[in-house]
Amino acid sequence: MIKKKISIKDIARLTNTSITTVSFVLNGKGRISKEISKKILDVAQKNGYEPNRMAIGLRTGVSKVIGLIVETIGGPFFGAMAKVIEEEAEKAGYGVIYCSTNNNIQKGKDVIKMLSQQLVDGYIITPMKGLEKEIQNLVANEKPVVLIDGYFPGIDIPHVLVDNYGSSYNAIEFLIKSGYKNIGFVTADLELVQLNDRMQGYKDALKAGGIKEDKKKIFKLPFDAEREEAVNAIKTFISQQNQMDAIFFTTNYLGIMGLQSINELKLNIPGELAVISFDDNEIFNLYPPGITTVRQPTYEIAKSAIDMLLSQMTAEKYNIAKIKLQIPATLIERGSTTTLVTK
Amino acid sequence: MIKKKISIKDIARLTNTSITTVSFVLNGKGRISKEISKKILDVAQKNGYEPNRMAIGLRTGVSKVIGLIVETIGGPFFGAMAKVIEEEAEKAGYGVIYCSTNNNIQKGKDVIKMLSQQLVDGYIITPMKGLEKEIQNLVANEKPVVLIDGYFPGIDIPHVLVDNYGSSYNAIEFLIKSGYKNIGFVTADLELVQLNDRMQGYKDALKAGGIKEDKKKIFKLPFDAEREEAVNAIKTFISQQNQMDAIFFTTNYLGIMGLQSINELKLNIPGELAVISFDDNEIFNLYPPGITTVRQPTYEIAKSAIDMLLSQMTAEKYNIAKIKLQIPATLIERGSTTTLVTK
DNA sequence: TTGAAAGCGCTAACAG
DNA sequence: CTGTTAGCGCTTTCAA
Repeated sequence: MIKKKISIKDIARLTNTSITTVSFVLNGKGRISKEISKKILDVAQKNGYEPNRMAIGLRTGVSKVIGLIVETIGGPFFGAMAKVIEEEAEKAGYGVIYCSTNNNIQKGKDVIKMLSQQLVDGYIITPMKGLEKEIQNLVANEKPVVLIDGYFPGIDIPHVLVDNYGSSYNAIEFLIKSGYKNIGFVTADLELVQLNDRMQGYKDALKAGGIKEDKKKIFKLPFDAEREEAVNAIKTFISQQNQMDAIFFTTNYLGIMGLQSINELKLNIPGELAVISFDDNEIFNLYPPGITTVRQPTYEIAKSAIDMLLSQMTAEKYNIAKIKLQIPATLIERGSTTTLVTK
Repeated sequence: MIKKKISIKDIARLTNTSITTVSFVLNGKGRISKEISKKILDVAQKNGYEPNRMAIGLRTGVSKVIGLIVETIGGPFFGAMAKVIEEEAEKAGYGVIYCSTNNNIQKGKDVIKMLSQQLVDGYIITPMKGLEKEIQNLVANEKPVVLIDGYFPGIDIPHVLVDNYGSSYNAIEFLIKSGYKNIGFVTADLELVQLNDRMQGYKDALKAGGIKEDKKKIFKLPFDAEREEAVNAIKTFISQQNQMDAIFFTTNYLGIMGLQSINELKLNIPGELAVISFDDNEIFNLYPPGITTVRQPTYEIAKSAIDMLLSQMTAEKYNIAKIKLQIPATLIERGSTTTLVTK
């Protein structure tokens, strides 16, 4: 039962009409008589007609597809986003295709190139340093773009992300209020605004709390470190501190490796070391005694991003209202940061 | 600096040649003189020429894109797969686009429909009951398809997945050899061959170990249960057993909720209850005392799947050599299943 | 070695 | 209300 794909022309032939008529009926344009309409619809239905997106795309210049370029496919953060973006896009008649950059600039460029070959109408992109030019090109070509999870300082492209500065600030402030005074900071050695903002929040919160910043308490893990290597590096970092009583991890990923490090060092949480990690995760909920986290508003971010994109795509005029959208995070308090009574 | 997309025709005009010539040069077909070639290449380069995939697709009937339809985007299992599939596909000149079904039949149908509208040349699909017809249709239309993570019993479509039966059998056998005798089994209430195969492995291993199967030790969690509801159900199940000494979870997802249940019941692992879960996961490595798991060979599965697909796509003739590929899993032994000396 | 021209499936102005 | 027709950008046959 090989159903050769049937075309609009075939339907026209089968129904003794013209392709225009068929096209109109199928698209509900022009006014075609009831009976002819019905005949055409019947034949189309019976033969399982499906429009050829390529042809439509070529003709109209729109593909009705949105490209979602993320750092890693997989991973709960983008997984959750993907779901809501997909749903919203579908409501508006758009499909979504994903591509991942794996934090590799070249891969990022390749992916943008591939998608820009008329495959997608709009983009949601996790930006990374090195892609500025490509992304600006997209915008210059009047392609709708929304950045998520990051942005390019000084470049006006619509973006939506968590309030990295504020939520880090709050997390550190919370630690200080709970009685912790020697707070370590572990981040990745990547040039990402998100991470810089988180660091600034940390520094400012310390200052506001009257604590002197100590460079030795800040550790930047090389991005390309192997798992084991990374864990060892974190262990070394922790061991070198003499009286660190709390530690803040700037990402999910780092937090998990941090837990392993702390575990291997046999340090008690929070007795010997309090812990907070950015990005909530199942593991932080489960791992005893529960790890306090900064939970990103994934739903809101995704929803805002797709909304901004869709409005860009449908608006007749350029009307980029909110260029910057920073959404606050929630601090999820768990057992890893109990208030210090000894003090 | 709006660069209007330049076409092959523009290049022809700019170089005083014909579109044929340009096309030939750009594709390295026909023999065009060195100088004209150079001129064309230069102009194309300078103007940032990019072929229009839609046009090529329309003309040639191939899109050079592979569709990957999975249950959930996000989640470590598919995340890892996606990465290797992407890499291999790229080597062969294919792009990859993802779509998720979220275990929803209608969504699955919609996604297949969307992709089948000439958007992709081949499919890698996580099958689910209810999609048999759509997928058979694809095959009937001579579209290359490879199923992963599952298959349709009785329907001959190439597929590759872990040896669900064998690896469950081994896991249970391992428990028995370690001295456990009352082994519970928690699975999801979904009609998936994977799960059925895992259950059969459990039953057969019990029988082989001389242990009588006990229906009351098998629990099927309703698929649509909310998180909390699910945890409670598992807690109830565990509490009702009088002397269960080990428990096997058939998925990652269940295993994690199982841990939470066990945690809330304050049962000691493995002292009061040994634990094994299907699908390895970071959390199982970290959660004390380490949870023994059946690790799926994600790399091999993904690699085989994309290889099978690519060979289907490039082969002149239908030459589906290995229709069924079942790859063994690895049992990762951790602290949750120490050998019982008391006994 | 190069060019003219047909046509992939579809939309949409323009005619009737 | 319905049909004719001209492309969208590209590949490819055939002819020059």
